[in-house]
Amino acid sequence: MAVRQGLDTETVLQAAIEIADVQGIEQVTLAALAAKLNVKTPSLYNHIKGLPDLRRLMSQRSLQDIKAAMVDAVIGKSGDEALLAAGFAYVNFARNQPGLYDAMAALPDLEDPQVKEASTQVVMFILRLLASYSLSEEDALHVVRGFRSIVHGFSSLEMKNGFRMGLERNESLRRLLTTYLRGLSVTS
Amino acid sequence: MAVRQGLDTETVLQAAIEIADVQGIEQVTLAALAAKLNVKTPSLYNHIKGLPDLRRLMSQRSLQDIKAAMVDAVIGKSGDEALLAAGFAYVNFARNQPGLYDAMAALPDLEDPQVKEASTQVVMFILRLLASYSLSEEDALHVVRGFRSIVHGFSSLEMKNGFRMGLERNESLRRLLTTYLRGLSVTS
DNA sequence: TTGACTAAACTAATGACATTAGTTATATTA
DNA sequence: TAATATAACTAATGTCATTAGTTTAGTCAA
Repeated sequence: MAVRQGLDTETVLQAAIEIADVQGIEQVTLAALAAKLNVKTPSLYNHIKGLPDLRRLMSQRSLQDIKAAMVDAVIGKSGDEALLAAGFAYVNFARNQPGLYDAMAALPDLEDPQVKEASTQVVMFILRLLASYSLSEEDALHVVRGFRSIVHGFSSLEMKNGFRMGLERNESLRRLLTTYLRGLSVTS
Repeated sequence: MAVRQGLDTETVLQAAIEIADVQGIEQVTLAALAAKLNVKTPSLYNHIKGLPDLRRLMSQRSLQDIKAAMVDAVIGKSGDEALLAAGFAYVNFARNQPGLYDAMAALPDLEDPQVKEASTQVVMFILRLLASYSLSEEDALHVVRGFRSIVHGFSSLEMKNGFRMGLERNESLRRLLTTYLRGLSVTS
């Protein structure tokens, strides 16, 4: 025993994400994580500072991956088409990695500098999608808040079984996003 | 010692809500709750089945209170004005009772019949607000999903310090809701 | 090759917490 | 006033996170 498992922070993080996605975020305990990695719980402290630190790492990774998914989705697209694609990419990320997404959403506060930075990256990405709309800086920031509220709210409700009617979910999302975009295009 | 405290389920629930709103949902432990009520932890089991049961009760109450707040907000209003008022009432509820709101949002699943019923009440309320729009049943259900996504997403992000730019938040919400409603009103 | 060092694993211990079983004591009510 | 129901209790167990201190496996320089 006491065989070196060759762990590092990234491996621990990956295992935590896997537990979160398969069993749910509340099952991400150091005990479960250690068992999965064939190690005793205290050994994890060589790679992470503790459970709060692990959750912080998960939040940060979640934001980075969501941004990457959106960046990929908008390749070759612009305007409404790009925003629609980004919105779907966001929601599909939450669908594919519910535990990791939850880790981001469940973070009590976004005080940590690195998490804050990852969050800022998401905001700046959306701002760039809005560049072609010729909005004032203030207007654009309100729209970013709107867009994020929409995709996060939809993801969150869908994930928690909040949509119980037998209604096509992608159609709901498509309508939500296009309705909002249509509202933006009308010079009230 | 062993003085009767006159506890009942409602009193326990109220105390839990108070802890949640003041200290955060993660501080709602049976230990903290018992201390607040001048009782030992096991005594709580005379009134609630356990921690999961308490959380279920909190979710249910949260949904009921949100609906009540929206019902109150739309008195004497109809159409867009009513939806806007209901949206603000929803978000203001989350602002005033962040812990209770979190209890609802943090519930892993909405399987419980009573929670489900409370959730259905919210959906049916919004459907009634949409009655004057002459939408098909299917269209109306998509709009309900949209509306809920918007207000929940906004509440959730705001609560988690997700909006960090120095931008008026009520203005963001007002624009989000009115933009969506404007999009609805345009016969694409 | 060996010796020293670094770091990754370990054991042991503590403290917070939820939960259950079984007991005591206080109201209520017949 | 006696009997019953029940709200509180104590005691015990098990899970978990965390810290301190120890052992041991790789690494690297002499």
